[in-house]
Amino acid sequence: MERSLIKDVLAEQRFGEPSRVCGWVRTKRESKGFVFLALSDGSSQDTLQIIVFPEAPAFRELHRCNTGAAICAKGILRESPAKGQSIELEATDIVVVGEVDQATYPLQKKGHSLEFLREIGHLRPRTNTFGAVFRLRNILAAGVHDFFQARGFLWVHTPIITSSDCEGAGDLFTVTTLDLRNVPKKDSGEVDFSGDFFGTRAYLTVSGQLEAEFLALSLGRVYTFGPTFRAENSNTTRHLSEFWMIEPEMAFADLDDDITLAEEFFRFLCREVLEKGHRELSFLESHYKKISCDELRKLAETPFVRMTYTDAVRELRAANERFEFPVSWGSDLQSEHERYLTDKVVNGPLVITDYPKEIKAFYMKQNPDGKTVAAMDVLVPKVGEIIGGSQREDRLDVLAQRMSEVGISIENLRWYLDLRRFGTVPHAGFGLGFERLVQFVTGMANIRDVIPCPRAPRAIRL
RNA sequence: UCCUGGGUAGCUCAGCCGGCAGAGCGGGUGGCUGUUAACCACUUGGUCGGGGGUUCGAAUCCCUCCCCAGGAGCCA
Repeated sequence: MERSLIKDVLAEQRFGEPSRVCGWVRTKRESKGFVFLALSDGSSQDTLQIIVFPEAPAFRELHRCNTGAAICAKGILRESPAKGQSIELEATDIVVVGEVDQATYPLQKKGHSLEFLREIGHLRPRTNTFGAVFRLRNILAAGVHDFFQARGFLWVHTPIITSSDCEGAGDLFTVTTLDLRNVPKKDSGEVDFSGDFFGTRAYLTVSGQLEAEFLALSLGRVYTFGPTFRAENSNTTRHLSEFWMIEPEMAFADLDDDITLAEEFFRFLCREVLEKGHRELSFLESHYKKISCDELRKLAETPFVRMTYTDAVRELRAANERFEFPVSWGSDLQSEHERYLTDKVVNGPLVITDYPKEIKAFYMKQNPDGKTVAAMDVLVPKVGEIIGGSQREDRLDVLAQRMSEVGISIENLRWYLDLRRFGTVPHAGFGLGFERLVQFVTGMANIRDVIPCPRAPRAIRL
């Protein structure tokens, strides 16, 4: 008999029909006259209840059907007479596929702390919580593609290994095949990469934006969705060394178009997750109380509040609030400032625009005032910055001038300047940290709990 | 990297102004005619993070290293 997914069995409610399901036992509850199993196969948040009576051949296998065991159960679907579920499988036959030694199996029926589950990353997807998180992550990932594909954006694949080290001054991972026991050095004492695999120093990418720009300036509308890497020694609940980023880039677009895109994108994903991940959201809401479906529904409907950096500074200086760090025009907003604005002033997502050029990247378009750039950050309550974007500087002379001001080699980025030399066009885009989005939607407090194998300083166990 | 709090049974934690290593949960065994992270009874379980020091005696006090969590910086 063909195997059914528990998701379908629960949805279709085919009482009286035969069925065969396979999965892992969550709990076993034994009485004298019958035994209940709760079975999960990962296809849904809900388990399927299996009942076994002593007369059934399956009964003889029950001593091996402990928490965590992999089994296939065959029987007839019945209407459940008790509260808690409407359908259950009355099993006639059970095949134990993989047994579990109860004494050493780390997952028990009772809940575990997220910290403990982080130590057993290969088993934590079997829990309610991580099953919910990873199913929601999938809904969001699929939603990203649905959103952009429906709007004529091309998914482009920018490189993971790159020679470009100039996007911000962030720390990069070096990729090398040099013999680490005998590293060649120049006379100056610096490492000589000329004999390395690529003949020059190579890195793991920190962003696909620069490459996405040349693709947008030929294909029109593109987006990247792939892994990026930061070697920063950040130990926080919001940072990973390896994370997935989404970076759309649009030709013939300005900052306003960029913000509109970001807003529609974010709200679309809220709707997707409400529609397709309702059971998962409800579970997380009831167990962690960090996110609510009502909240997401509201977000899916209300427009973002827009505020210039200058206005934000004015708002913060007028605030009747003691900040640890002073607020002054020209310095970047601190976490506490952002949190005050999102949680107390607007109580929802906020877009801050037109930052001072000194605190933003060299490629952002300078505004007519000569002091600010056409940049935008989307801040959401609890998580903070989730999207950072800008209109790009499309004037050759202004861009070249800015690059020399901040000390970026024009020689290495000749190709990037070519885009302004040959058929330049106003264009804009943004970057969204996928894990922060998953974090926001699931309400998980630590970003390490929304990716299967989190990478962070001194953390690469699994 | 900095600040703060932690590390004791498989898990969650109590014990910490020095004096016999504890509880709940889990695991095991038995019971129970519709259970829902079932329930009841009995039972099992320890390198007190590692190393060093003080002391008659250290889970407890001191030094040091490692690890974990939260906050900060950096950012997405």
